[in-house]
Amino acid sequence: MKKLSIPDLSEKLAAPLQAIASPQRIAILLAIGKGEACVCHLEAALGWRQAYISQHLMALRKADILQDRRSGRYVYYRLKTASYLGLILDSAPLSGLSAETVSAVINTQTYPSCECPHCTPALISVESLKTA
Amino acid sequence: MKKLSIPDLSEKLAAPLQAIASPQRIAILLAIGKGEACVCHLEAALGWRQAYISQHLMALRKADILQDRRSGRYVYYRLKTASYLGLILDSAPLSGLSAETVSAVINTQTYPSCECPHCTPALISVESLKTA
DNA sequence: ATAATACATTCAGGATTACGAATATGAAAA
DNA sequence: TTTTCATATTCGTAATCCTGAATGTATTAT
Repeated sequence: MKKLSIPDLSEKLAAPLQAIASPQRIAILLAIGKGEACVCHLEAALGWRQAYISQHLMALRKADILQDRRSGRYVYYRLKTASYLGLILDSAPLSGLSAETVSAVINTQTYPSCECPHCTPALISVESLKTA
Repeated sequence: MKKLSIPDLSEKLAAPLQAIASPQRIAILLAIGKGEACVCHLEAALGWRQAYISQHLMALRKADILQDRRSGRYVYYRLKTASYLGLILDSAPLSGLSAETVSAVINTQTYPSCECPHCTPALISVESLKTA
């Protein structure tokens, strides 16, 4: 086990940090949190256009941070590991924020303007009653 | 104390991460470590040109991560807080590295090719004997 | 004062990234 | 099958970042 040079090590270390070092991608990770979220949910939570969100989701998928799961016409995204959320929480004090302030906004709400089965489960219940 | 929106929070959270999310700046932080380092030391440790290093040092100063101290013709840099080193160590597992692998390279060596008083303290002793 | 040393800054180019607009795909509803 | 809805992708341009070259500044040596 040989010792790596600082530049070599730093090259590897930078990759995950670069992947999340953007307000947009951090926002997406917080909005997804420990659960799952579809794109329409993120639109409601973040107030951005759909195509814009998809572009950042694509980046996070390429960085192997998110995984997606299709269900009907919805696509649900989830973190492959919660470590990235932990890292964001750890970094909060560096921007003068408490970890609690940040964790308070992580994936808590459902959005009425989002009508996916996760946000308004009543809608599926009605549908599923018809087939039952 | 009102609750911030996710985009607002993320804007603040991204700043420190963006400041260090670069192989070059991480390398500099590791090379400085918990101690002090002059630019010539960093040249030896990283193998980069002086002007290049100074540019990144300038960025880290602007981001309020480093502070500098002049002593004679040398300028010594030091981290304003060790938190950034901690964050880098925390992020190590995300790039498949152990925290030990990283901490093993932090600010340990002195470089014979660097002749600043910190790296080769013998040189000052000789000089200071003349004035004593 | 002149030169040398350690470091900082500016400038310019190429490369990369951000982001809006437009369009494409894939699943389900009609 | 046509349409609609949720999401993905491509494209173009503007902005930003990287990095080398050149030069400037502060301090010590001669």
